[in-house]
Amino acid sequence: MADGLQMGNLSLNESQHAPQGNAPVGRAAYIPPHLRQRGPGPAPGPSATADAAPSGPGFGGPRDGGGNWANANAPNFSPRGPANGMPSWTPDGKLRPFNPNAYGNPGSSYGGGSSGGGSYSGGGSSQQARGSGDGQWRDGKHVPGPANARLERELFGVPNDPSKQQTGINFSNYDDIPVEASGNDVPEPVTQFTNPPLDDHLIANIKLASYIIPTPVQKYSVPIVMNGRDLMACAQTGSGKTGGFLFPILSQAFQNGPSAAPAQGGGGGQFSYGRQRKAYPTSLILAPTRELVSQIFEEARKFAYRSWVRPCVVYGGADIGSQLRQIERGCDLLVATPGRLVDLIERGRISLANIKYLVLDEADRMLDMGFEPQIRRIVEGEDMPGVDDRQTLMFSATFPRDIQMLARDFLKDYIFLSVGRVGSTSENITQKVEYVEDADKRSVLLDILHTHGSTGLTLIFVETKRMADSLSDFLINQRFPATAIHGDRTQRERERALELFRNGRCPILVATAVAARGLDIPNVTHVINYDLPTDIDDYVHRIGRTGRAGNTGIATAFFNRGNRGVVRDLLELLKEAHQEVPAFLESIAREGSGFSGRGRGGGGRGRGATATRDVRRIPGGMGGGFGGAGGYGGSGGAAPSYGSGYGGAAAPSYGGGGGAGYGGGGSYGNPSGSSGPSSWW
DNA sequence: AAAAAAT
Repeated sequence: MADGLQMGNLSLNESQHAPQGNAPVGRAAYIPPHLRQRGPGPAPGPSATADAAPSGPGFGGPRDGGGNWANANAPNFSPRGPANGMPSWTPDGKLRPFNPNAYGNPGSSYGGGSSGGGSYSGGGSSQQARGSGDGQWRDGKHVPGPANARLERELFGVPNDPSKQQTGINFSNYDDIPVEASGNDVPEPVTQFTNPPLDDHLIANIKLASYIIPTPVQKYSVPIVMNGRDLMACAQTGSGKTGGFLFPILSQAFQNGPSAAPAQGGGGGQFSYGRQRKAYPTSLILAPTRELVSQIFEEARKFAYRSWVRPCVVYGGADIGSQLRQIERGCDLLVATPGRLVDLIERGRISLANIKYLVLDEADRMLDMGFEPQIRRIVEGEDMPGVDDRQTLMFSATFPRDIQMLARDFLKDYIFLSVGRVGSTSENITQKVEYVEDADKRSVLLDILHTHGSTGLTLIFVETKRMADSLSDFLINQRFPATAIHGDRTQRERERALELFRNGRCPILVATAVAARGLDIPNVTHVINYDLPTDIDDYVHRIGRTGRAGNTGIATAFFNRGNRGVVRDLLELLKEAHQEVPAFLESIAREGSGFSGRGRGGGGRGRGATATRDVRRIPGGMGGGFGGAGGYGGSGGAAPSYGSGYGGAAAPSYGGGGGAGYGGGGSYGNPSGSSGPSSWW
């Protein structure tokens, strides 16, 4: 049994010296978790300097030299930074109204924890409130920090506050989601958040977050991780996978305490307080985008509330200085985008030598975005413990070839979990598909907008930035209160557009894919896919902007022959969700055309459509090699344009090698592949 | 085609 990888009962090294002596006055010193309960003596913590955090709006202002933690975790996404007193654009794409207590100001969770009514005064009591973990590990026991009503409200919201409610997850919909686990000795799924196996403190935090029942991913992942196993999970965003890895990891961390001093960290091998200021996180979570790492971090803050575990987040585009200071003050669980993490490693500020848990979230997206070199460097090229000395969890919506290779390299004897799609089964959303030629789209849209009236917000998705502009201009000319959001608009414009949309002054928002994911806007009653996406998963994400948190919504799609690439997936989805299926869809699907758009094979399921197989079971292959680039179907332009192995069920096994593996079951209808779907869009 | 990612 691979069991030795939990945060083992590593005995604390009581002889560790407290950092105080070496800490330069007024500078942050890294304080290892097991020493954090100590009084800071000369106050190495932020309390030494943090201070004078202004009581008014000030987080966007110039940084004072001290330990004011303003902004540490709430980086400005606007290049210029929000003006004081203005709402700000948060990393996860939300518009956060200005709230003087939200960020680094005193008393907030990020606050250096000293002045201004914060309950953490400097001096003797060494409490430092950051992240959310302000508990301690003392004498081999977890000593949770004091309750903090304000922080609780910030993290969990006020009870019955709809804006914080269950983040749009309708739990009743989870019951139908199929989960399939395979591998050696799959542990029995749990059915509840109970002790055992989960830690009481974690359960308390889960309760605070109003999570009642584990989602299907969590039911499986909790025992899998807690049994020390590696995991490869195919699950979509929104399936509860963040909890799926955070719960077991934090639970074990709470029970087992921090690791001993870093095994062989750089430099002296031990903490070099004050001088080296290097952090040795025990858990590392990698995710592709800022918005994702921020979301994960926010979840981590919730579940680490009052615990000894300090969550941190780092990503590009934000001030690195504040991230450095944040890390210095304790970093047990690090959520990061790959590029920034590599940067910090290069700067010698983070060591991975102590990693016990490695999570790769949205692995397929990370590869799509070209992160493979950084990821490999982080996992294989630095001081990260080897595959046998850590526990590794990979999450990916799909399981194409390159992900299989990562799994082979990063995981050991893993359990493969395949989780059905959430959302497609949501009956809160009524999905309509209308046949509309491109030339008719505008007038049909006007019809809809006229009849649909002014109730709620309407989100219109288009495929290009230009279209977003022209369509919103058109609507405005037609006297509709519309605005647009896309990647060519400045952050400020995007922020503005979103604000106008949210507050209902512009209840019509024309958007590109920028708004498809990660945006949580209440009261969207209608999503119109003016242009259908080519990827059915994008469709699912888009319509998921409505019908959230138990509300109902309508999703209308304009379909014409230009969209036949998604017709099969769309058809399948509609049926799956028990929606009305218009006849033209069936017939266009039957028209077939040798090229189905996704090269899915007979019984196979396409990319995002649930069952991605545990390829280890698929026999065959010429053993060994991956076939290299040439083995990729060898089909000229075709393969690259697909990214990777959409083979669905035909997913080539590791050894599949050559071209046969790749399109094997795919219905390219064009085995030569030379022409491929190059004119796909 | 759009989006995102270290500087």
